[in-house]
Amino acid sequence: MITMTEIAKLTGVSQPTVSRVLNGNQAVNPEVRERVTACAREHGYQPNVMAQSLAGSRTHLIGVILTDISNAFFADLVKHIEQEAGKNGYRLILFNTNYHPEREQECLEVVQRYRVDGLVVVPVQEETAEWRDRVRRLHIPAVVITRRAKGLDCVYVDHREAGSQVGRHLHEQGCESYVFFGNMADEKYEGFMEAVEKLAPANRKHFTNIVTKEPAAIEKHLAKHLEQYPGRAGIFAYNDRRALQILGILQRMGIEVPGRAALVGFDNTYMCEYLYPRLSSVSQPNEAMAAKAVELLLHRIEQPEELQGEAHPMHARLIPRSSSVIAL
Amino acid sequence: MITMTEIAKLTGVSQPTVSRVLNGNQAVNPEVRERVTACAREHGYQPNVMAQSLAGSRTHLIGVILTDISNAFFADLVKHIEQEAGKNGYRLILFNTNYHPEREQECLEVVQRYRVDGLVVVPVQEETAEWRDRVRRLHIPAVVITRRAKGLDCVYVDHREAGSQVGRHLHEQGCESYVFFGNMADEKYEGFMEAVEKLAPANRKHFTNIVTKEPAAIEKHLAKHLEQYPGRAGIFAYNDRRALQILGILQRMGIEVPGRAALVGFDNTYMCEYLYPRLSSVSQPNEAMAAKAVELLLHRIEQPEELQGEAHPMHARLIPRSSSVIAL
DNA sequence: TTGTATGCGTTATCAT
DNA sequence: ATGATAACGCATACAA
Repeated sequence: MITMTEIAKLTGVSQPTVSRVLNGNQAVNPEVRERVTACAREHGYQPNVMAQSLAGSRTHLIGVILTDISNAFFADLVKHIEQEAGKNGYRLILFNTNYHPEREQECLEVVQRYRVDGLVVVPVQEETAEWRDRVRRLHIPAVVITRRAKGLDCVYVDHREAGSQVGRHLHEQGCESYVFFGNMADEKYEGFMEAVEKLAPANRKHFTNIVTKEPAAIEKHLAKHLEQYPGRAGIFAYNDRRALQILGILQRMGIEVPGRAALVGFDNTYMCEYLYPRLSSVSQPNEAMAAKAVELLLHRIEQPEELQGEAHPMHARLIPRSSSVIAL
Repeated sequence: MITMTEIAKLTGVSQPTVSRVLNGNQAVNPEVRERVTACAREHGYQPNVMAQSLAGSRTHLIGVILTDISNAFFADLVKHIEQEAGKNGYRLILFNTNYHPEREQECLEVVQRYRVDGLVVVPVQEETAEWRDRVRRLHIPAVVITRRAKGLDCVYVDHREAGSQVGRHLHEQGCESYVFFGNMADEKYEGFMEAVEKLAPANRKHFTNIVTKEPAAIEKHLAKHLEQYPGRAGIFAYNDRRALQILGILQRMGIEVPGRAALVGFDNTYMCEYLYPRLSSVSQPNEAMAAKAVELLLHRIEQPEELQGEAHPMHARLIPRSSSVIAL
């Protein structure tokens, strides 16, 4: 790969002059510019970013640290981040932690070594103060995406509000008992229950939480719940993947959806449209989140005032489909 | 971020000595080693990869150029590539072409600028000789993954053979007519038809190819096919995503699966297990492909003899499930 | 064992 | 308008 110095020799000028030409800088003699440009093009010159970074101090790299890139939701997020970053001349160096804190720690070191200009992270560890400090001590502009992290810039959807949308929806659809699949610490759950309790205080106790991912166990819990509560059941799963599994189990059990049980997923994956019945789901604004995250990051990169990070909650939107709406 | 030179000053030795210590090189005075190591740790020293690359000439970056990272299959592939590369100290710089040849071209330039040590590509353009030359002219070790590209190293699954597995399977399951969803240029199709024609020459004509992704059109074509051929129909879709869509349509049409129509997808996505009926699908050896690709790449990086690239076909495996097997 | 000197490919600051 | 020169952070060959 040809360098500026070599071009300089070939064209009989100095290397800085080549630099000026190639960067469109300053006023340079038109005929020199012509010669140099021609030579560069002829030899397919490409600047060495490593050298540029050393001299300049901007790598134009954004470190992206994810928990699981094989998760469709994150993969989609990355796609949009790559696009937004690319528009501004930034590239992604990608890491997958696989939910391992040690891996995450390693990644944090590696991005330092590459002197990335910024960082987009989906953290493994749920916001320990220690983790936040560690990130802050990197002195690299960073934005946490998909999760809250006080003191740091973060972009996420308001899960509580999303959960309450689902609660209201299922209540409106005449559900008299409720099932939540997922972790009770999840804000989705809180919003969900709040809404239900507010709208139907009488049904407050008609609730089952299922954590396991094991089909047989799920079936057992569901059977018990449905036996206990004869009215229509409203089921809310923390993501589409699990919702799909549940749908399969319900069908195998011969439970009518949405008649006997109404089902709502989360993430609004492409498959929602393809399933039968079509799966109601909560749509997260992936593209907007990615754009916001990159925007915040670039802003911090341009203006490195060490301000406190801000929270940037975004709104999710329930897409009702036939898995929860009888009319459809 | 502290540098070697600064550590040198702080510890009263020369920068090269610091370098030696930090790289575990040579024999260095134990007490000097101690002092330097301590100082480095205390200040959280991290080497500057940009500088290392400039001096050394290895960036430890692998450029990964994909057509669509939001595709679950590719996302999974990336996950494994990242893992394999990481084991060997290589990092990924990720690009998404979105199937745009111009974007791909840009990416090829950008990876040059970053002086990546190697390249893993899922090309947009189907193997024009021009494209192959362009890649070869980069003089960067490259491996094409998921597609064939003669003259270049490539890792892919033998789609023809995979298709024929599906053909045999559906024939064994008593299918008397066949539908292929996808492009007829696809080798999956060729293998599929070959197998069917060989096993049941009489049914050779009982075949429909459907290209459209539009639900209404799909339904129309399927209805026509099923009306025309009363025997059991064997349906093969080029990926699980489409298979899922088809399953939904069949269910809406009231077609019994696998009784009236047997369905087989491709990619063996997680959802296969979750659907009802469970979806038969062809499993591609993602992890093995990723490992092989990285292995080839690292080999080429270590031993830069400019040999002809080789094809590395791998075997897919049909996973029969209840969408195509009555017994299950 | 350790220090000096040099170079990697740029950018940037000087002169000229 | 252009050429010296230094500097970025590190590795490496050589000298001591």
